[in-house]
Amino acid sequence: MSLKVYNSLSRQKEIFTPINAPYVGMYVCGPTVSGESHLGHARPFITFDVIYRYLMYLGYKVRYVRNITDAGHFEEEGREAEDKISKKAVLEKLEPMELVQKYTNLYHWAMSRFNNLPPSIEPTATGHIVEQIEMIKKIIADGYAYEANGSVYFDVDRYNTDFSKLGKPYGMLSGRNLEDQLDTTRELDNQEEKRDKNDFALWKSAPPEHIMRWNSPWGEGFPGWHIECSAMSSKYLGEEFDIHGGGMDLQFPHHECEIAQSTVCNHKTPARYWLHNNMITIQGKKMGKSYNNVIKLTELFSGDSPILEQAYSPMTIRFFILQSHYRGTLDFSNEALQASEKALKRLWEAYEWYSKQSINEGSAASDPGLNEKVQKLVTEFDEFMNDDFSTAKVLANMFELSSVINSIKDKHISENAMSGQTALLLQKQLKAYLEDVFGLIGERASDNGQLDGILQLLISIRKDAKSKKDFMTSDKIRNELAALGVQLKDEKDGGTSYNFN
RNA sequence: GGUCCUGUGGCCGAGUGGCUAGGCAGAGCUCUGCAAAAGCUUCCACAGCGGUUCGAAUCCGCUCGGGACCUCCA
Repeated sequence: MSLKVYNSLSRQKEIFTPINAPYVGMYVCGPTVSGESHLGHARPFITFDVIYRYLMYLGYKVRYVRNITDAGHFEEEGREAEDKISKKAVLEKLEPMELVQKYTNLYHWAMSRFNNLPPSIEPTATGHIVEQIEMIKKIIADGYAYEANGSVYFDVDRYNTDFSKLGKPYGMLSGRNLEDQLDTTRELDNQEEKRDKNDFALWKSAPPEHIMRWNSPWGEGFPGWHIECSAMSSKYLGEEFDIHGGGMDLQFPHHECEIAQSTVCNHKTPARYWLHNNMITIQGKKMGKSYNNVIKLTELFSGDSPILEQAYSPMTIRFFILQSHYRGTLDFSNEALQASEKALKRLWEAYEWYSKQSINEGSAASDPGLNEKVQKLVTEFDEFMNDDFSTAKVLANMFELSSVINSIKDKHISENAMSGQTALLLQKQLKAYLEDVFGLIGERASDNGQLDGILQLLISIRKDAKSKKDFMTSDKIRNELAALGVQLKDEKDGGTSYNFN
């Protein structure tokens, strides 16, 4: 069974066929590092990380390119005013690259806490000014852009007229007609320079106060937002590559503009499959700066926000996101995240216990019915993922499997119920999926021999007390450890295990 | 105004016309010195009204509600 992905371009699920198997090129729009990432940003990066991981699980050799937008308007809130006052003091001035560095570091930190694999290439817009200028020159030469007062604009109308004839009208990705666009009287910079309201900037002339600026054939300025992705994707993935991903809110105009720019330059639609993740909402509304309802990742991890009842770990958030399908909206609430936290814990404990069991490979199944059920549940992992990455369904199967595992642990089900082969398959696939594909990791305190020794000592003291029916002492140990966040559990086999909360 | 998406039980969420989603929460039972955890059982559902069909949460229409994009936006 082959992988099917929902292609925004065709609005349907299509069989995924790489241009150059086993190689796959994937480009995902990264962050603008002018501020802190919030929960909404986590979704695409986790979603496409899982897609990246799954493609590798399928055996593809993937080049994953995710950019960092570090050019454009760079101002930090609250710092702009000071800047104007202390223009002469270099160190007190707003230094854009300082902001870029700060938020890039923070972003990388968050990505690693989520256990997202680093992309193969993470190019920056400022590192590719030359490529962007070359591309703009080419678009002008072909007659699809014009200069006005040191800025360059893309001629959308001309593009649309010419390329509609080739079946590639402007708006083909987001499914809209130019005529239908809302006729706005919006306050945008230098709007009057444009020949048409739909035209977008390829290069912007920098006003004197704009600090980020580069030389260009059209004077000092900075690149428009859309051109960087076209320049960097074609540089690293070629004129035509396999997958282009990003948030749904980027579909228009960002991706539409990318298509137009690249099509003019390379005469090809840049990507074959366009994948878009949906938004994270909060009380039904999109989480976004303009709605004033964002929860920053640092707040989420620390619990330091009036919206949050507690802190949520990176893995809880990752799991929360995997429990829904990436193309649907996902509603944030404390209740929902708390549910995810508990669910993940239950699943992970079953997984960890089972992964330590030694299995007799040659043993036969004493309960063929159960054996078959387990096999089906495990085999379906691939089927569900092949159906446009249905992570939620895989997790549902895993919960059914963890019930089976827990029953084996509690000896309600014989350990020989399934065959050795099935048991090994289960072990293998749980690991492959939970760790390699879903990218989940155990969050318990790192292995610490001293700590473990101390806890084992307490456990043995408690055991002695229990055997003397000194429940005062045994309960004291258990309760006070619980207050410290260490939970003791008396297991069926007479031993005691511990867990960090 | 245009283009779309969406409405599933207390909450979050899968659902390809016929077969249990799953998780969390609630109730009961088992296990336990007591817990915790786990297991078993159980309660609660497809916005409303029509239509198509032997059969619809799933297709069509209407009504009502929610949301996204058209502007920087993951």
